[in-house]
Amino acid sequence: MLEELDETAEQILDAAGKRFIHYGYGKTTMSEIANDCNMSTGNLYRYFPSKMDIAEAFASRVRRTHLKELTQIAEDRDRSPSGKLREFLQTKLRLSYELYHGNPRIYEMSQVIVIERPEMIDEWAGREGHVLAHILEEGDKAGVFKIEDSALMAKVIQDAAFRFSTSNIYYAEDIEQLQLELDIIVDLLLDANMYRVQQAK
Amino acid sequence: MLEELDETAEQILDAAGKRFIHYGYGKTTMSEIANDCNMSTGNLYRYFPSKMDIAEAFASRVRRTHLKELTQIAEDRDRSPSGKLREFLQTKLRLSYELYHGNPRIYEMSQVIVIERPEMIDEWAGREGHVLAHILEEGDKAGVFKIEDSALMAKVIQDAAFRFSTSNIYYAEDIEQLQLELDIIVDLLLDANMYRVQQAK
DNA sequence: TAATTGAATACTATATATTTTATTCATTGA
DNA sequence: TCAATGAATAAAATATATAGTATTCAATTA
Repeated sequence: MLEELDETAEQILDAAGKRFIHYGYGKTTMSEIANDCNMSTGNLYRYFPSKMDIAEAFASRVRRTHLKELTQIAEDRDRSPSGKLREFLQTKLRLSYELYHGNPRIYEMSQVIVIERPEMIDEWAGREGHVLAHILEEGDKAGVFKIEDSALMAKVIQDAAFRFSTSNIYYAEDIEQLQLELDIIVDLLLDANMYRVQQAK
Repeated sequence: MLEELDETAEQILDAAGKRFIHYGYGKTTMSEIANDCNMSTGNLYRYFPSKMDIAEAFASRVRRTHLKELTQIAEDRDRSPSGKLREFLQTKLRLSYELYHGNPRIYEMSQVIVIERPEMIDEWAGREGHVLAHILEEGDKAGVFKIEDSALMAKVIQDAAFRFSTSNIYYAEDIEQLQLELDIIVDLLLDANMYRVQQAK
């Protein structure tokens, strides 16, 4: 899912994506997608094994742009490791909120993918964990973090922020309250770290 | 949901509960429940307004026993506030695991209740938060915790442990790994607190 | 020979008919 | 008068028929 796609495949994804967003996965037909691309239904299958794979590729594309933004935060030279950690988690919250809020079609699609392609969700969570681990390692090297196992700690931080990345909260709750609560969790993580840095001396 | 029930109502709950566990909510009929109690279907409605209310009362009963166990931990004179916090969260994980693991019927029922009676879930989470807040306040008074707003901090701790109380993880994952990760989160919470106690001096 | 088509097939979803089950309530028994 | 019944009704679930859609593949095109 990280490799480059054919130009035709990109065209199919663009057309399919528009319809998924407007009408939802279920209400989008393969012949509609084919028409939008001025090709036959059969030809779609030269580029994607199934309709579900088009949806998966579309979702992957969205998560790829999210991962890029999160990676930029991790690589930002003007930010401290602590600032990166907070910005990473808050940005992930904001991106998810913007994606789902007031978008029942996207939400529906997300539910389908969670059922049909759970490995894909895990893969992207793993990649995000990898970026998070990088932030932690950088902080550890700089002496501002004290972390034994950065991969494990990244996973635990993802656990602690899990409530803020599960799509079903983005309807009911308003984002300000969520941001507030997430900030308090980050405060706790950073204070725990401060204590560990002290103890290590 | 905290008040005492009629003896007949208890009998109905017992009979219904057995069938819910064995065959699930959907596959249990009102006339089966009535038969088990040697009464007519109509009479069930003298004690519960609907079948869903029987399910809700049954679920409430389960959560009441859980809350009792959690409250005992909070009131244990032989445990430190830190020990109580860890035991509270680990016990909640264990109780949920024992309830759901290998019990597809209970899981199914839980899903139905989440949809039909979301307020009931919130109410019990609120009550558990209340017990958690008590632990935090006790620690604060004893000087081992430094907490501004115990209700808010209880809510944030529940957020951070959210991943471990959402029922859908109890199938896939094994409990040892979950306990391990939860323990690390508790370590973080306690270390954050240690730092705050120090700073307050 | 690789790319593409579109009709044929297999599968899914929707609409309809049928059956089962939840709920009500006039009646009965204690 | 209160507790309970069980047949009558309303609602939901299931089975069946129908229509729509995903997928395949032999034929066609570039």
